Order: sequence, then C-alpha cells, then structure tokens
Amino acid sequence: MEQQYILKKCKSFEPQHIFECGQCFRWNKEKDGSYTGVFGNNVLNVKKSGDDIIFKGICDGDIKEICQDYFDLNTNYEKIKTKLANIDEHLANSINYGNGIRILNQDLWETIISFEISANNNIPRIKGIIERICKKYGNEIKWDNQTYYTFPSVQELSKASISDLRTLGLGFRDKRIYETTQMFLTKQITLEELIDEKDTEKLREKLLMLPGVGPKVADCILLFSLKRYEVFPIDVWVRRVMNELYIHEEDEQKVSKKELQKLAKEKYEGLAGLAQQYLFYWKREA
DNA sequence: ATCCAGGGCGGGT
DNA sequence: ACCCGCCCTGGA
Repeated sequence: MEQQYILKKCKSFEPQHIFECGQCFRWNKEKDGSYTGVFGNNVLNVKKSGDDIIFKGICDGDIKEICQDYFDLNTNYEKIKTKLANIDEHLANSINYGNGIRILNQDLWETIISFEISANNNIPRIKGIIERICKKYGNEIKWDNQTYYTFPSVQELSKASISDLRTLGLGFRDKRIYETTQMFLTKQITLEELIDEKDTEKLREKLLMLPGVGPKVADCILLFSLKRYEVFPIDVWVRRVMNELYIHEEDEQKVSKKELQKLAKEKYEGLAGLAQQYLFYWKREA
C-alpha cells in the first residue's frame, strides 16, 4: 500500500544533488524532475516542492522512519557545510554548488557489490549492470503500474554462476562478485561483523580482504554505507580537482594518492568524505 | 578506429 | 613501497 511523507522546510535536501553526486546507482530522474529508486524492500519517489520534500511509495515499514534513516535526516548538514565552507574558498564554492547533498545510509551488501562493479567502469554501464542483476536475482515490487526489482540478498545472488554474471555484462568483474558472494554465503566474513567493527582501520582491512575491493572501493563502502565521514575516496575526478585547486602539477597522474590523502586529512580533518562529495559533484557537473 | 570510464590484481623492480 | 600492463564492455 502506498505511503506518503512530507518533510517540511528542509534546507539541505536537493534530490538532484543527492542522487547524482556519485554515491548511488539505482535512482532515476522522472519527467517531472523527481527521482524514483529502490532500496531495501522499498520503492520511493522523491519530489521537491518549494522548501518541502515529498516522499511517496511502497515501504517495508513506516515511511517516515525509513526516510529519516536512509536520507540521514538526523544529521545537521547546515552545521557541516558552515564548518567546511570556512576552510577555504574552493570548498565554499563547491558547497554553494551542491548545497543539497546528503550522504545516504545505504545497505552494506548492495554497496559492496555495486562499488566492486564500479571498478574501471562508467556510470551508465554500472547502472545497467546493477539493474540486470536486480531483475534476474531480486524480487519484484509493483507500484504505480510499473515493476521494480530489489537488490538480491547474498543467498539470492549466490544462485548466479560466474558465467551467468558474465552474461549480464560484468566483464572481468564476474569472478570478483562471485567470490565475494561465496565468502559471505559461507560466513567466511559476515555483514554483521563489518557493521559491528568500530575501529575504522580494522574495518578497512576486513573490506580489503574481499576480492574486487581495493583502496578506492573500500573507501566508498566506508563512506556510503558505514558512515565514516572522515575517509576520502580518490578517483580520477577527485585527483583532478585536488590537483587543480591545491597542487598545480602539470601531469595530474603524477600526484600520488598518498599525497592527496595527507592533504585531505590536513585540510578537511574528520569531514574529508563530505568535502570529497561536494568537490566531486562540483567538478563533474560544472 | 582507438581510447577511456569513479580500479584491482599480479608480477615485476 | 612503488610501478606497470592487463582486464570486459560499449559509447564517443
């Protein structure tokens, strides 16, 4: 049954910024500018109307509670943005540009697999691959005369062989996804132990044990699902923007990740991940 | 046509 | 520790 929730006068909430800042792959823009997506067993449409946000859809529980958790509504982004904007002019500009960004609280399993798929790949293709996986191995949810598919659980995805995955277009990532799924299926590693691990460095080490998870993917999982706002995922865009703003090296490829990590930690401290999102979105879109 | 896209892996120094 | 070539795929 359809539910609706209206969030009144929310300053830091812009659907386009949230869904197109690179953190998620399953939200699509509708003709009216709203976004529709699937997360958990929920299908939701998010529409901005003045200062209000209208959430509408099929929810596995109370829509208000689900949205408060998923959209990180208990975090004060005004405060975060003020702090970051005071660091320097570059950050102030990028925050002005992506002022409605929020870090979603995404499902760990889905985030692990999604970012393994993102390796040396592009966003349209990543989205296509994930949709095909969901359609084949997830569960159907019908809403508003359309059919949506949930992201498959460990058990559900374990039905896929390596060649099944290859058929869906995963390319060389097929084996990585298969083996990661097997590790969780056989409880060689569990989602619970990752969620319960408080020490971020130990947590990163555990994530790096998964095939297909290197430093960049691990940082994305830490930031986009495990709420580690201090980690700083470095991809080509972040390297580009950091070099342009602070380093001015002719060949940006020569700037080492180590140097960038150090710079981010010095400048942004515990909010490096948030800073990354504003800079990334600004550089990609503007 | 060749290159590249939100890297990881394995095999070199 | 760094460095490098390779890896599927499809769109420009």
